[in-house]
Amino acid sequence: MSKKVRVRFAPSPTGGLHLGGVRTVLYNYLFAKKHGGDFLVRIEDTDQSRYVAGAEEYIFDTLKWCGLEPDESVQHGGNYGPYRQSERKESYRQYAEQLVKDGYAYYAFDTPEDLEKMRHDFKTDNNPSPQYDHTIRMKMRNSLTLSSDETQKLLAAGTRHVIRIKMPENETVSFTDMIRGEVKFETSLVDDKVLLKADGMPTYHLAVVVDDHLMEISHAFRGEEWLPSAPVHILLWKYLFGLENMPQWAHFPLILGPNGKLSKRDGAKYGFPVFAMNWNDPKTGELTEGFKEKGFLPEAFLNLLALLGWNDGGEQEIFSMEELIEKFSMERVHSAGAKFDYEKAKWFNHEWIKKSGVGSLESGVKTLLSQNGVTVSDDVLLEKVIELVKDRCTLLPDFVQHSSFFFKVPETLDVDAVKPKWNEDKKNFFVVYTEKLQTATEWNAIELENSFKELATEKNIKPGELQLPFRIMLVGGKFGPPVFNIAELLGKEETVIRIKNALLAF
RNA sequence: GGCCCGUUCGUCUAAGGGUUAGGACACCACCCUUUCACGGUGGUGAUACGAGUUCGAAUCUCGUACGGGCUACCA
Repeated sequence: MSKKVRVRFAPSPTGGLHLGGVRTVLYNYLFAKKHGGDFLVRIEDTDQSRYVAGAEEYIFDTLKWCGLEPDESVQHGGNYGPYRQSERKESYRQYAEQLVKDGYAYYAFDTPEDLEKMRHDFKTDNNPSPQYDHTIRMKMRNSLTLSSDETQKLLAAGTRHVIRIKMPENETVSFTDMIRGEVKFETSLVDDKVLLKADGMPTYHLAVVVDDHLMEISHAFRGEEWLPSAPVHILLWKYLFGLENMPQWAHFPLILGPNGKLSKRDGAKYGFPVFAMNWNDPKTGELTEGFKEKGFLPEAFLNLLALLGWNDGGEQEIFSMEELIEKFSMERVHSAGAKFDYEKAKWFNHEWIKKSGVGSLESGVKTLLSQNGVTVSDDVLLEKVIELVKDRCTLLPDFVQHSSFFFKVPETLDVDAVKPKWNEDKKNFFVVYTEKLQTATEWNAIELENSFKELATEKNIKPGELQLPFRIMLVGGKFGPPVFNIAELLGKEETVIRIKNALLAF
């Protein structure tokens, strides 16, 4: 048997991809790349009633933005297709039938109403949600309670039915989770999960086992919410393909919101994104904001996700993708859930913006500026501006505030910030300063500052009291990089014009 | 209710029997800067509780409490 590392991300295309989903992709990807293996994406679309237009496309767009490209998928091809479970429909039934034949599963003819009635009838205070398990399966309509003749007749008549796994009554199923160690379950406490639905589609339980086998998956990673159904999957592996061929499992801790499992509602309520990219629900028309549109760099997004549940044991927090691949190990993934901290997420982004080269920021900033009505005609200037202001930008849109005025005359001047302390002396200072500027031969921040301070001393005014007015003149408000740097990049002509115009307004 | 997983500063975490329990985010103070940041220095702040094992426990065991997940012909 091939020992090649092969891992998969198996999303259900029902909506936007949230934080936890992307982290699952990331850990899969890191593990695969670290071990020279394959990372594939398999679309789990066996529930046709939950089909959402565009969701599959969205998933791949998200992976592309993150730079987590699969080796095999619907879009990338591969030798283990189809990579969409709905297209593999025909392959599942035989396995379910085989299980029935071997006595590990059975046909069940109960209608949805029957099931509802069962849940109602058996509901007690001590058992608020009765399960279809060994204690009640003999009270239902299935091939265990029906004679074989009756069963055959029903099947021949095309009666709607499902196939359920017959959980053993007194077995302990255990497996070793790469993160949690040994996990045990008593089979008598697990219900008879449906394996094959009435429409002929497999449930997740059957599909995940069959496809992991067919696709030769070596390690199966998923979120902790799957842990309770693990015994079903272990048993299916045992019955169908042999425990010795089963992939190694790891269940990732959940990413929690302020109130437990993170939901997109939390994002709306607490003001931070939950999805990787904007998701526009075609059914409700509701738009859910994504990290991308909020102004996160993919490198930062991945970095913060990687650290949410994993660390390399040292004190490093900023990791490039290459470093993550090199240092990642499943053993160092935490077993406890992690509460998402948006403040820290922003810190990661800020660090990445500071760390990023001007070149990698340029097109994004340019787009953002143009979206805000600022046209950049001088790319060289833009590059200088980005270099100058990036340290004060936490999210990409911050660039708009900190750099628009380099390309566009401020629409309004914060006159109120100046007026209270404005006087004729100061006005006179700027009139003279303007004259000096016009004859200046050296145009750079240091020279500008020197002559500014010289003149201030001459006029007996504290330079500090003149800097804020100067800033308002050039920028319009109390923000932006050091004022003399601004003047330098603005150039002589523009600087002089802005001072003169402002003098009229003050 | 049952089952499963978990529990170190507010948050993310380090410390795999012996440390003044370390770092980061956030917060506070000071410095730098008379825009705001960046940066620098310092500070507040945690082993849920109770037993046990041990010379010695945040670390191992058990119990309790608390938190989370699952409990669909959804994934």
